[in-house]
Parts: sequence; structure tokens; C-alpha cells
Amino acid sequence: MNVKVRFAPSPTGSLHLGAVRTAIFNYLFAKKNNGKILVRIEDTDKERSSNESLIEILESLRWLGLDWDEGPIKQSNRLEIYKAAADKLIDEDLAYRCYMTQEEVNLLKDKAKAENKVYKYPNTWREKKENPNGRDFVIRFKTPYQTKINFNDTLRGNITIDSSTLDDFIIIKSDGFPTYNFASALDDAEMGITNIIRGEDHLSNTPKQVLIFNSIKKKLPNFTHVSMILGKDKTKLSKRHGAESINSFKEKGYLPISIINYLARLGWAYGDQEIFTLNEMISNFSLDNLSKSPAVFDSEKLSWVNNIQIKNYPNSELKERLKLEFIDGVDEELAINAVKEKNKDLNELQKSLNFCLLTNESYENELINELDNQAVSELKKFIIVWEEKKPKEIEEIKEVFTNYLNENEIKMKSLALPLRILLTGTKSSPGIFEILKILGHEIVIERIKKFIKNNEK
RNA sequence: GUCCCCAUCGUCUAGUCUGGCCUAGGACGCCGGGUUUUCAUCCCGGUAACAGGGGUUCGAAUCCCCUUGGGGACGCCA
Repeated sequence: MNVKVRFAPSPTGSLHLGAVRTAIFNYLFAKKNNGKILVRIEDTDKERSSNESLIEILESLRWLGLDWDEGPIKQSNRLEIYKAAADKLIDEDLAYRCYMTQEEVNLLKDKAKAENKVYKYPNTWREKKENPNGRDFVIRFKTPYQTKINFNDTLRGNITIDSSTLDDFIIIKSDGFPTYNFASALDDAEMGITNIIRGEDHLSNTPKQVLIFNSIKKKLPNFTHVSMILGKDKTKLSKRHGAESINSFKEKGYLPISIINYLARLGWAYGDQEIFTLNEMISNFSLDNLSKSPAVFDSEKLSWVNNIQIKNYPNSELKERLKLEFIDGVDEELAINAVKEKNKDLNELQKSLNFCLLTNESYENELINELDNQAVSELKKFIIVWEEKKPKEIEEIKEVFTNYLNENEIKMKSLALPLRILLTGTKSSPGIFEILKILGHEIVIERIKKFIKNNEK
């Protein structure tokens, strides 16, 4: 059987971590099994859906590199299909029109609340034959009485629900739009989805969808309900838990692979391995070793993963991704390597590179102005030796440097610190030998001379 | 409240299906030490868990039951 999965986001906000993780699992599963991925936009809530959200979600998916084969298909463009399907169910006496008004429903809900019960539609219109003309109606599914609803979940095994715990749920709203449970099940059936991989929060919707599948005589897909991601307080991840849209992670300097790696590893494991390439994840992925219990999101571990992934990321791609423009003559490879070792995210990495980037030639700051006369005279002496010896390779630089220190009985720190500040404008930077090599002879001399000149005025 | 799902270090997890190799392994974090010209990195060491109670068995983290705890769902939201 050819595998086909779907991402089915609803465009009511930005793409969140939970949604991304299920997208990742779908992606890995599809790629592993040479399957197809469909993107379906579940925009059946007229009020809350927006085009901005849709655009942002698709952009986030693309940014992550989670590409798809089919779609995006918008459910709002398929209204006639759902309508026709619902009418057919009415003809077959599997669904019916309900003319109960919103006010009547609210009354029942209030009453239930007052009695400390949960509202359940009392099937008022289930057997009524009248058709009040011109009144708004919804279409409800005729949930069979006293039936066991069965389905299989990859992770949780056989699940049986008694139909008495369900009510006659709405499949078409009064505005003519289908509800989630109806549209989703219908589409999954019609679009030939073989595996539904989604969050555990949908587990209790599944019986309703199974009823829909059965009523249109379609074979059930394989269900996999993945555990939820929880916040630090162990409740469902939400706005309270801080920035959680993918966009915000992008802005905070995370690599797509870091997010994919971390999120995949949250609820899935392959032995003791922590760091994966995309291909490693694909080839080792399997649905049946997903964790069944919810997982708490840990931003510190994400940050660690990001750090490692940055280190593993090819320099050329890093240069391209960050649009790095180096000053002429700079040893780019060494610069990137030196800075990769130290940084936790892309933003910091770029900042550490400022001293050798074209875009930031004004690297000077107040630190440089704070250098004292001692430093000035020290550098004056040093530059003479430096100009004369012209060391190029790291080893030569090191030799010239240490020889100079020994001959003049100067401590490493008293020369290295001012030099570092002068050359990079910051107190924290790669090693001083690396700095000298990265900038190269010409730039080093230029910067020292400029500094001396400025301080002689 | 009703229904469903789940349960190993603070967190993510390996081990559970197919009981013995588990005096429970790895990782993040934290603590301590080392390397170092700065900030980091890096290296070494340490910390810490089978929710509780009953079974089954020669033997249980692993199988069964109960309790407890956690999560989710109960919308003309998805």
C-alpha cells in the first residue's frame, strides 16, 4: 500500500510547536516509506481563519524544509462536496436537520451548568418529520444508540467507545460550513489518506470520525495519536509558555534542523542518539517507538541541540544563510570555525563575526576609548616588530607573539587584552592568535595605526 | 462531573511488547574539578528515577489487578 499522510493545519494563528511536531512525524514517516504528503487547510471556521495565518503557516513549513507533494487544498473551496455528502446522509436516514435555535441551545447549556452537568444535545429533532420553512438549521449526525465504536491506534492498540457517550453531533453548521469532524473525516477518506498522525487531543474526536467513515462505507485509515507537548507547568502548551511560534524561533537564531531534531526527539528516540541529520531521522524513524506519555518542552535542551547543529553546519551554507559579507582579505573559514565553537545561536554567531564583516566596519566602541596610555605605548612597540616579521600562519604568529612577550618581559594578558579590544571592539572573541590570522597582516596594521594616530592627538 | 489516554532521574529518554544481560544506561540541567590570553567551548568527575499496594513467577522496571497521580476531550473551535 502506498503511504499517504497529511498536514492539516487550521489557519487561525501562527504555526505552533505541537503542530510542527506532528508535521515532522508525518514528514519522517512519509519519507521513510516513500509516501506522499498532502497539505490541507482546515479553514471551516469563518470567524477565526485568516489569510495572514495561512501565509505564515506555509512559510514556516517551507522554512523548516517540510515540503509536501499535494496541496495546499482549502476546505473552504470544497463546500459543495460536504453539503452533498451531508444531503446523502439525510436521504439514507443517517443524518437529519435540526432547527433548534442558538437561544434554545444556550438555555440547555445554562441549565446543564446550573446542575453541574455537561450539556448534551437531547436529540430533539432526531425523529421529527416537520420542516419549518425558512428557519436556520444545522445538520446532525444520527449517532447510533447502543453501539460499540472500534478503532485501532498504532500506539494505544484497540480502543472501544460506547456510542452512548456521544451525542448527535453537528456535521453542517447553520452557515453551511462543515464542522471539523465531518470535513476532516470526509476528506481523509476521499483523499486516500492511509495514515493519520496527529496529536492526542484528537483521540476523543476519533469515534465521531469513525462513525463518518462507516456511514460512507470507507475503510478506516491507520490512526496514530501522538502524545502532547506540555509547558513547564505540565499543561498544554499555550501562549502563557512564552514564544512558541516557529517564526519566533527563526528570529531567535535557531536552525531549522535544530528544531526538527529537538522536536522529533521529544517523544521519539533511537537508542541513545541525541543529534541527527535529517536523513538519519528518516531512515531510523518508526511510528511504534513513539512515546505514549506527554513530554515537557525544555528550551535549554533545544538551545543545546541548536549549538551542536550549528557546529555541524557547513560553513558555506552558514555564510549563505546569514548573508555574511566579509572584509577583503579576511580568512573566512577560520573566522566561521572560530566563532562556531562558542555560540549558542545564529544571532550571537553573527554578532561575534562583526569585527571582520563589511557591514560592520565601525566596530569601534567605548571599550576602545577606554584603553589607557599604557596600552597605547605597548602597541606602539609591538607594531614595529609585527610589521617587520610579517607572520602569516598561526604557528608563525604564535612564535612572533610569544617571543616578543619574552624579550620584553610582558605578560600575555597586558598585550592580548588591549589588542583584542582594539581589533574586535569587544572583550570576548576567539583566541588572539586566531584574530590576528583571521584579519590578516594588512588589516591588523591598519587598525593599530589608526588607533595610535587617534590617541596622539 | 462523564469518557478516553498515560505513568523510569528536575526534564527528554533507553530498557517494557519477546520477564533474568538492570547493583536501571545515555542526554539536557545542576554541582565539583581541569584546560585556557577574554567570553565561551572542550575534557574529567558527581548528583538524581522504576508512583504506591497487591498478585503471577525460581525470578518483575518489564505481565495482571487496585489505588494514587498526571494529561486530554466533552462547542454551530479545530
